[in-house]
Amino acid sequence: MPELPEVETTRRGLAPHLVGRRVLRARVRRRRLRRPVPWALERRLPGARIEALDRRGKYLLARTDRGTLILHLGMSGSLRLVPATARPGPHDHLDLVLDDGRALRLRDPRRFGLALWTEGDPLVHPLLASLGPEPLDRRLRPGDLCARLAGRRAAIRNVLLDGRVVAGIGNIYANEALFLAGIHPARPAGRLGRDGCARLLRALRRVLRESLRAGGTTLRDFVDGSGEPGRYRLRLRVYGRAGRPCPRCGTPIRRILLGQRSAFFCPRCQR
DNA sequence: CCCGATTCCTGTAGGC
DNA sequence: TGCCTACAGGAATCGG
Repeated sequence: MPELPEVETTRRGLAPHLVGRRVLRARVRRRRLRRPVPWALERRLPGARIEALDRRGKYLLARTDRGTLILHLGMSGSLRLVPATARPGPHDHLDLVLDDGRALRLRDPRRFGLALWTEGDPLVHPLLASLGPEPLDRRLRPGDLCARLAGRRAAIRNVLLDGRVVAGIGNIYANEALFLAGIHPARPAGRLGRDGCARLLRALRRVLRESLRAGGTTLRDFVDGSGEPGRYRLRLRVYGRAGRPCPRCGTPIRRILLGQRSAFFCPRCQR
């Protein structure tokens, strides 16, 4: 699933190839993604020069001299550079044909992804404006995380999935970080204590960095800009491992449902 | 504001 | 072998 490490892996792989390129044409094959792909995107992108590829949470921002293309990979999306003549598959919904004979291609079988266009500051776009801090930002202090969790009674695993609290965390890294921090996924978010917040922030940063180093996690669909899957799946400690031994103490990993979504944890190591 | 349930979508796994 | 169902999940939205 494209969470922060997968989106950042995509960004790092693509940026050197995209920045400085001009878009010759935008081809939308399927308009109905999570939201309709706006017509302005096809009208305004041709002729635009890509100046930067940024990331905010799980969003990619292709900044051009005319406006910004906002992309989100949903749960099955991937972005690749392909020869402009390469035949598209059934789930290749969007191509940006570039001036170097290649095309940036968005593939998204489940169509939870997004391609939007804005000519203002993308960071104030309604989808991005309320995003919480970047977990890898050094300016984020344990006390800041604590303050954001204060008073919240929902399960910490659920609260970590809320991008307004911290940006970019999905189910895989929420579970992995809680394991490393020794925190039970159902613990009320506001009851972690200062020490718990600090351990959680440290654990989040550790799993995100580990995954980044491995090129992200591929469960099924994710590939980076050159088509390579991520290698972090092999290193997952609890996610998707119900019944298998805890890597620390050997107790079988448990799976529970927390708000209709699986949570994985070690009943002995996580309290 | 906070929280939980629901919704979108399709490929895959598992049961029979 | 083939059909059917359950499940996976990001995040907006809605109702309480």
